[in-house]
Amino acid sequence: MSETAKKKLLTAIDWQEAALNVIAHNGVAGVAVEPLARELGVTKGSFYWHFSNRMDLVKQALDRWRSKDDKLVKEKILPIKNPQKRLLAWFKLSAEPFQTHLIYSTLLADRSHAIISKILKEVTLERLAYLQDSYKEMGYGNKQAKSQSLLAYSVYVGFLHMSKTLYGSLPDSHEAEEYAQFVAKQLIPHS
Amino acid sequence: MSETAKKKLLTAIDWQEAALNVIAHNGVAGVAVEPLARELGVTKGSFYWHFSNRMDLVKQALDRWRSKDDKLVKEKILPIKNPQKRLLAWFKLSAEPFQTHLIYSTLLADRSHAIISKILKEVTLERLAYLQDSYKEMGYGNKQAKSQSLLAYSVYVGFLHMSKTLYGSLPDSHEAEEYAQFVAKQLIPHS
DNA sequence: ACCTGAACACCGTTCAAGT
DNA sequence: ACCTGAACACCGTTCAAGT
Repeated sequence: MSETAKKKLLTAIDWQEAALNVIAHNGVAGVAVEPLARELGVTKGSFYWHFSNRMDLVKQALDRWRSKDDKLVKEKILPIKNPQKRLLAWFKLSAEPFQTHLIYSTLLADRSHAIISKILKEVTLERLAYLQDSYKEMGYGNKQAKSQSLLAYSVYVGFLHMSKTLYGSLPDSHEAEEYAQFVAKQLIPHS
Repeated sequence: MSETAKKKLLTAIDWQEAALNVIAHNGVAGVAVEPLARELGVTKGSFYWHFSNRMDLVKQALDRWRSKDDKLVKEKILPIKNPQKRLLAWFKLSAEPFQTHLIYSTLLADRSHAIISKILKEVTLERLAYLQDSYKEMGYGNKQAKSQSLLAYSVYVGFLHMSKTLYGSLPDSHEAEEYAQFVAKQLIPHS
């Protein structure tokens, strides 16, 4: 009994969109067949006419998200001729609070419970604090040290995420050393 | 019936360590009371003598992880006097394949199923490709364009992650604009 | 073509009872 | 002090039967 008609039968897309809303706000872990069925006004048995199982729905929903996201970039970013301007436009777009970023963002961290969010926040703040201190000691002002430490920590987070995402594991010690040297050149003056 | 004694009673720490192992390899979503109890050779009823519920175990396990991680930084990083060297040491440490980074890494993305990992990987590769193209068009060589695009994408991932972690939401359009300008100055030459 | 309703498995949680 | 065993709730999945 939601906003749309109450007699209409459901399509796979109706389930996908409902799932995307849940994912955007509560992550993939929040997608549950029985509650979704209740919300859509059907029994959970009918779910299995449209999908073979729960992860099948998640997959189709995320595929839908992906093609929408691709379309956005293809229309708004890639047509920009000048590469500097194109990159800048991408950073701007990526910072906008669109649903597509909300969804990606829930894939980027386990926030399945407030306890986890709390720990993530506390750990992040602690680490930012000592990074910021280091930049201050190098002569940066308060505000600049804060921006720099956020940037440095972003690189760290992105590095961990991409190691696992692209290679399935963290790099070995040798690669770690090379990586650290590269990053240092970009983010630590006179090093 | 695992490696240690089979007659010994369990402590909360035994459960926490078992949970940390699961988290390091399968994420928080993988922590399940009944399978853990089986692994430790007790019934799930006994779990509730040590913990009030499943999330209580997760919390205690992550608290334990946190204090171990703190100790590592306090002993190995903070004593370094020179701030440039201290930052470099931090980047090196953070790239090493220690359990502490494995755990943090599982908190940094939802990989509760291979389907999700696959999508994360594909999306990441696509996006890296067009970032890399932009840097190439600006005159970077193949290898350098790749490093730069990885760095830029890391910043993006870190930005999304930290917006949610620190503020609970993505920034509004005005802040997004300011952020993009700051990042551009760092990551896009002549912009 | 799409949905219901009943069934079963598995995990989270409770609790009285055991040692 | 720590554990067992039985019970119940809730969600995932199956399937015969309905419209």
